Amino acid sequence: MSIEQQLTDVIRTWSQTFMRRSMTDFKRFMKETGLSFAQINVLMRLYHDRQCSVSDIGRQLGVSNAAASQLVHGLVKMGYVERSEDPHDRRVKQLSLTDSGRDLMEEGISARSCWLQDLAQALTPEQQHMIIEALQLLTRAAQDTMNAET
Amino acid sequence: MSIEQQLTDVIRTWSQTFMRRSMTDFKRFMKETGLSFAQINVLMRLYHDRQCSVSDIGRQLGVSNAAASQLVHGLVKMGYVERSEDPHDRRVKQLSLTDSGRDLMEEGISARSCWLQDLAQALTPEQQHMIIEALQLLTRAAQDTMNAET
DNA sequence: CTTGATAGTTAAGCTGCGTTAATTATACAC
DNA sequence: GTGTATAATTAACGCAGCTTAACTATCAAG
Repeated sequence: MSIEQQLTDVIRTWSQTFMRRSMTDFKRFMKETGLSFAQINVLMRLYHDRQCSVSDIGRQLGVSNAAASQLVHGLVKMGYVERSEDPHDRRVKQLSLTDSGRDLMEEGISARSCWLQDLAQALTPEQQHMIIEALQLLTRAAQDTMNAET
Repeated sequence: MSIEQQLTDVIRTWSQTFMRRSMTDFKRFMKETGLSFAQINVLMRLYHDRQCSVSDIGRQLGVSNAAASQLVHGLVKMGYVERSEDPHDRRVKQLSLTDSGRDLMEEGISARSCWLQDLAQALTPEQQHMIIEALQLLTRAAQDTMNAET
């Protein structure tokens, strides 16, 4: 087996382990907040990108603008998202998280990383350093290849 | 920032990058096969575990047995899953993938790891070795802590 | 053999998300 | 200014998946 093959296998295996574990916590978060998968997806996107338009949301989720608009509507009603006019183009609505929305996401993130803390403590400092370096490398490479494609 | 904190952050960042990229391919796979997220989830579970009962499916997905049964029913009708009686307890139906179901999953997996191949090739062999070792370590530790909890 | 628990299925109904089509407001080219 | 394209919204409707409740078959304990 080539080393490239070996690497992709290892990445896949880790991802499956990670996701399997994360799914449980994610489900619980959904139950607790009453939010759907799609809604959390939108909030996460806004949490990372600070601002984007309704069409951006639709594009990222791979759904129509109408669907994105409805999704956003719900989140605005719940007080997690706010709309404001884009000064450069008054047709587009800039979306952003409210304080309440940001708090919610941070809560969700920390809830889902509890088990990662446990995981970290099961490793020696040397192992942790190595893994940090490895994942930074991997993340950077992934971002580069993604940017290269566009 | 503590090293544990640093490690969990790095893991989160990588996961986000990975998922963001995988989402696109996953969406395409769903469109192509006409399968839903839940259905693929069931198939994946069966792909890895070879066999399980209807209740197992429900438990893993966090839904009622009725819902799991309906989900399975659809997959059986499509020819991806087959039911057989458990010889030890005739109440339970052992589920397993058909050849066609197995082929489908393998196809999906290789489609989703194309970009990982590109990613691998952007790294030097030394880097790849390091990452392989790191992820193996991480995966093993995660599986250990998960088993310890139960 | 009876009783109670468990596995799975089916039916009926609800909800949420998606779609298309129509509508409004704005931008931009000519 | 007129005409066309784009951003967002809304309405109407369909579909998938979930739930509860009722039912069947099987197991296991007494």
